[in-house]
Amino acid sequence: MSTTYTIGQVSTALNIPSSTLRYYDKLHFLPHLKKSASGIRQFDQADIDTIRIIECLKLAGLSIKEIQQFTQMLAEGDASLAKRQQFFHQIRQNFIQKLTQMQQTLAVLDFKCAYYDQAAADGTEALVQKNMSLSSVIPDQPALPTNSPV
Amino acid sequence: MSTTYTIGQVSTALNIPSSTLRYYDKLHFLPHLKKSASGIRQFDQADIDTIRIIECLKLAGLSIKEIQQFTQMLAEGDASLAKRQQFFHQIRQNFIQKLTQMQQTLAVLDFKCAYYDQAAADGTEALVQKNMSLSSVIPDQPALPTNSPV
DNA sequence: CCTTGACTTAAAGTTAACTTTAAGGATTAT
DNA sequence: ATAATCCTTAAAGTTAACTTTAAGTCAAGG
Repeated sequence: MSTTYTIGQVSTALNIPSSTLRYYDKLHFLPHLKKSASGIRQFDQADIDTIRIIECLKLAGLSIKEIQQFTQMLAEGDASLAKRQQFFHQIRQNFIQKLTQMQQTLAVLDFKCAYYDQAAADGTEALVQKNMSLSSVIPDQPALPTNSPV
Repeated sequence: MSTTYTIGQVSTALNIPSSTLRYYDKLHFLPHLKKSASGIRQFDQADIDTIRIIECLKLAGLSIKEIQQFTQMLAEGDASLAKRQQFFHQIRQNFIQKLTQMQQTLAVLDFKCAYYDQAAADGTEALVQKNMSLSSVIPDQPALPTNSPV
């Protein structure tokens, strides 16, 4: 019989509202979660670990439905090991793509910081507009039609 | 008189729905956007550049309201240069924090991939549960009360 | 004994960021 | 010239992920 915790304790410890934990339970995010005779949820360490992985999956950009796919696999036990392996490799691939895109975004922010550092020093945007080009940082936009349409 | 583009051309070129471009206009994201006598929007290169920066700010996690703050500064011209400088430095700081957190998340995903690679090879999760610990990758959880509350 | 506070449920409400609809005017293709 | 395709507006609808509300149970403290 391992130690268990009430929803309030878990809420405080992980800094997640109780309402959210109940919502997760309703979505079957915690397939092993037990309840007392009077209906009180009893979280054990495995449940808490699952919640922490769910937080991680959310940070990785997964939707509720995608997380449900995962927790359903959890409920299937060892039979779903290969599926879970594939699942995480896929998530990781997508996540690395997202990280790469964010590096690009950081480059733009770096550029804009340098741009406004110079503009503020100049007291005007006019000079810097001539001399600093965003296209040095991001790929040029897809071609627009060259005719004036209006 | 520089070349201008219709909303449809911009929509196609930047792969943003026309409805979204109109929505942005309604929110005053494009302070310099002109309209023809008959009310047709005429996007010029500066407007397009602004849209691309807005896309970047969205990727950086800014809300519509925060983007509105920025476009309002744009409308103020050189008078807002110092504000815009601060704005971008702040955005950049927050963004770097987010990137750092994502590196952490990647570490968890790496762990989970290795975990399930081994589990799938073993054919069971039992072994790997004993031998691989997530806490090697993420800081231990904040302490939970040690008494069993139920 | 009765109040306080944590817990329960189902269901309605919230927020952000679009997206669609309805009703109609202007431009382009055949 | 006339149908198709763009454009306009204001307003209502959508979706995700919670969050709040209403109504009620239950155990412990003064």
